[in-house]
Amino acid sequence: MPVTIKVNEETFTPRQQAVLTAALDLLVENGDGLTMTAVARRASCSKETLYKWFGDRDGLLTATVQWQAAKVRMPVVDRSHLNAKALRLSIEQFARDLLTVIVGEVSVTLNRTAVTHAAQEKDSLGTIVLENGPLAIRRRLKPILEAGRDARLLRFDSSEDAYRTFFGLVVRDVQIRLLLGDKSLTQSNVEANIEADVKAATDQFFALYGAKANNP
Amino acid sequence: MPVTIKVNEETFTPRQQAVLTAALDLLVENGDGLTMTAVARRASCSKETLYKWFGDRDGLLTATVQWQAAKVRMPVVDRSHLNAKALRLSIEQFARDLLTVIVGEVSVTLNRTAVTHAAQEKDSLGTIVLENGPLAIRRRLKPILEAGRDARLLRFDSSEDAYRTFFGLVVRDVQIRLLLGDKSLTQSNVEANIEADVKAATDQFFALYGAKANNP
DNA sequence: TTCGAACCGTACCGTACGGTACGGCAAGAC
DNA sequence: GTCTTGCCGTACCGTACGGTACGGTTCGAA
Repeated sequence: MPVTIKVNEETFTPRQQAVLTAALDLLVENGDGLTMTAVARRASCSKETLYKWFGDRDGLLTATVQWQAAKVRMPVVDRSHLNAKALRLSIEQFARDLLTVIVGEVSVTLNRTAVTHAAQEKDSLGTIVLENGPLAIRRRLKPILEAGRDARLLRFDSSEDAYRTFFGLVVRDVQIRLLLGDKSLTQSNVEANIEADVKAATDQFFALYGAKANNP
Repeated sequence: MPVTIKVNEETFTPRQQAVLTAALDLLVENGDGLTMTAVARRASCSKETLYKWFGDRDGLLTATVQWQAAKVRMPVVDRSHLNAKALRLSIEQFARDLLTVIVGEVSVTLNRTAVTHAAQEKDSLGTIVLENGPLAIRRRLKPILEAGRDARLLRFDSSEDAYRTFFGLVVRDVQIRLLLGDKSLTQSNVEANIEADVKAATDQFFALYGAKANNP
């Protein structure tokens, strides 16, 4: 029996994962030109097998996106010693993770695929990407924010609003510009600025929500 | 000679605009299922005419996006009496315009189309959308911000950074969620919150960049 | 009235691609 | 050995759609 890796209630054999990797590679390099024939050739498998394993093209696409999206894992932040410095480092880490993921080529491809998919009354891919991208960050960040508030280090009424402001401060217009293929945003260009952007966003977030901020 | 309307160096006859309207309508209702046959049928014209006027499918798509995107016109803000209140109203107005545009069904469709297009090494649509969306706002907002700084009402080093922070504070995660087809964001739901979001974003922007803000 | 331009409607072609069928082969069961 | 299972490779089918061709109609100009 082959070793399987559990991914979101779905298991894939190594052979199947090789197929998914091939599909993802094709997706990344070739844009959305993902044809069943191309995947079969790249993965050295037959189309019949593809249909047997994944049902149809949409199933293969969904499996690929889901499998890849679930691989994005945020480091868990230590909640025990929550002093000001630790909180700030945690927030910074979240900003760094969020930016790093969003800027990555794979993420851009997945988001583009999901957006394209959503343009056809199919929101399944969008849900998956949303769930494993922004919402995953949110689920992990919110408790930190609330712990910060409990410790009188942060001030806000709604942790939801605080999270969304955080998202805006970090992401700004970078994601939409990447999705739209803005040529003035090269990969290396953006990556080089991540640290500075992370620091700026964190500073701004604390300026708005830090306990000493002068907003009510 | 028919009346023509000048749009970004391109002129379209009323008949051509009717065709573009049909194409846009199809785009909005039918997702990206924009076929030449469907446009021809909807606009009651022949495919031959479509190809004669727009060259190929991509030309029609480009013309449609460009024509519609150029219709987004931001109200010009009065720069003469720049006191604190006027500045705040201007910023609020920009936030309102930006949010209103981004939330609109047409904008979502256009952005999705451009993203899909960008997934195929074609960045022309992306450039158009970018140029007429965020960048148009930026071109108009930056002078206001700099005037505000000259009047000692705002503080910032880089107006570019200030603009991008503004964008983030206003848009947050709304656009990407709409593009991904997040069902928990209904049109009416978002529109109902625009005013509150505008106010919150403006407050936060002034908290960060207002002259009395305690950031360096 | 005749001519030509523009355009509609429709039929048509070629191709790309999703999906299916089938022959062959390797590996394990027995 | 033989049988079964699972898979590869390839050939094949049907259809949707981009793009072209062409006959017919309207309309303005001379």
